[in-house]
Amino acid sequence: MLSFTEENYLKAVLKLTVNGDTKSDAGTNKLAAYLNVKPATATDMLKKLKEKKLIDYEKYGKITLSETGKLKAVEIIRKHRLWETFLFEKLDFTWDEVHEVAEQLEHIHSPKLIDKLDEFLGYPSFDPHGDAIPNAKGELRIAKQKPLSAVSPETSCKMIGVRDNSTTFLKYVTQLGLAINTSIKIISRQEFDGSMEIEMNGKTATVSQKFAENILVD
Amino acid sequence: MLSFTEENYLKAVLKLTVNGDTKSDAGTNKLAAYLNVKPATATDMLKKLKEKKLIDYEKYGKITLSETGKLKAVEIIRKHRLWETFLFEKLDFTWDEVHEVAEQLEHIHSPKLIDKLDEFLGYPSFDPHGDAIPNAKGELRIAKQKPLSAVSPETSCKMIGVRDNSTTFLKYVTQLGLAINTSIKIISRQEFDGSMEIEMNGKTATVSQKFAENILVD
DNA sequence: CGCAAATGTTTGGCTAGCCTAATCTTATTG
DNA sequence: CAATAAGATTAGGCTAGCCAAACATTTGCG
Repeated sequence: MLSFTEENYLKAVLKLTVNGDTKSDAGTNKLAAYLNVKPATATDMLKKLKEKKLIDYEKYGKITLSETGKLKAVEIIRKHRLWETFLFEKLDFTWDEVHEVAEQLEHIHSPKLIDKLDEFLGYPSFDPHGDAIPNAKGELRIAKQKPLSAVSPETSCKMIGVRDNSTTFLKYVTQLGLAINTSIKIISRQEFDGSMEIEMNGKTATVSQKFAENILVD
Repeated sequence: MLSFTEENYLKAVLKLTVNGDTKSDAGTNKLAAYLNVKPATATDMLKKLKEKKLIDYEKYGKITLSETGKLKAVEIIRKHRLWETFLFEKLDFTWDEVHEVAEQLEHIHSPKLIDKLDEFLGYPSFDPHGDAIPNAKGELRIAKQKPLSAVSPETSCKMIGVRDNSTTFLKYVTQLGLAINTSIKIISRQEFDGSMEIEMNGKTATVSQKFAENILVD
C-alpha cells in the first residue's frame, strides 16, 4: 500500500517524463520544485521508490517509471480524472474548483469504489478539462480532441471538454444546453467570420468562432 | 487544519463519551484500545488536543470534548454518514462495505464538497445503518428511530436502517424486498413469540421477533 | 485504613517526510 | 582541458505518530 506522498511522487515523475512538454528530463531539482519540496527530500524519496521497484534510477542518473510504477501512476491519474468528472457533473462544481478536491480524493484506496464510480458516471472518456481518462486496465485512449471550430460542416462530434474556464464562458455553455458528452452536429459554417450553426439535443444555435475554439470535441 | 489522526482521536472521544453505551468514561486505555494504539500514544495525543483546545483534560482526569472539539467531531460523523449513504445509494455498495471506505472519505477537506453531496443525496436524515446524519450546522436531528418490533399493529412506518450487519441477516432483508425508505405496515403481532406479519411493496411476510428487533424504523 | 491492581504518564527510541548545509558529480564554457 | 556553474547526494536534525519499559497515581478491596 503506497502512502499519499509516494503516490504524489509517482504522479509527478509521470507528469515530468511522459507529459513534460518538449524536453522530458525528470531531474531531482525539477521534481522537487514540482512537488514544493527541497531536492534533498526528493533524493530520499527516489531512493525509497527505487527500493520498491517503482522507478528506475541510479545515482546522478535518469529517472523513469518502472512498469509497475507507471501502472500505479496511471491508476492515480484515472482516479483523479474520474473524481473531477464526478464533482463537475454530479455536484455542480465549476471547472476550476474540481482539481483541488480531486487531489485529495485520488488517494482513497478502494478498487471497488473507483470501478463503481466509473460505472456511475457512464464510463466517461474525458474529464472536464478534456483530458483522457485511462480505463480500468490503465490504458489511455488516444485523445483525438480538437476544437469545435475545426469540425467540418455536416459532420457530428461529441463534446469532451472546454478550453476556457471563465464563468462567463461556462454560463454560456450551460445556457446552450451543452455539456460533457453532448452530441453536436455542425449544420453550416460561415466563411466570413467562422460562426457556426450547430444542433444539439434537437435544438439549434449559432455560435461565434471564438466560442467554437473553446469547445473541445472528439 | 486537523490531521487525519487528530480527527480520528476526536471521533473516538465522541464515540466513547456520548455514545459510550451505559458507562461513558473515556479513559486513556479505552481510547487507545479503540484506536488500536498503545496508551502512551493516546496520552501524547491527548496533550496535543488539549493544547489545541479541542478537549478538556487534566492529567489523570476525565476526557471530554470542548465545544470546538465537539463541533469538529460531529462534522466528521456527518461526513462519514453522508459518504456511507452515497456509497450505498448511488454506487451500490452493500451495508457492510460502506464503513471502511467512508473511514477514508470522511477526512477529505472541502466544505463545498460535503454540502453539495448532501444536496445531491436529497438531504438524507439517516445513513444505511439507521444512524442520524447531523445537518450542516452540526445539529443532530433527534433520532426517533426504534426497532420494528416496537411498532404497534395496524400502524405503518418507514425502514431507516438495520442494527445487524451480518451477511446472513442482510441477505434475508434483501430477499424480503426491504430497503432503506421502504414503507412497512404491521398487520399483526403474535403475543406468544413476538413474530409479526408485515406488508411492504404490496407483499406480506411473517418475521420473527429477533428479525424485527434488527430492523430500524422511523 | 493500607496496599495491590488498575489505570495513566514519562522517557527514550523508532520511522516517514521534511529541512539546511556541506559535499560530491556532471555539464558547460572560455 | 581546466575551472566554475549547475545539479544531485549525504549528513545531521526536526516533527508527527507510534512503541516498550519504567514510573506515578488512583481505585478498590480485605
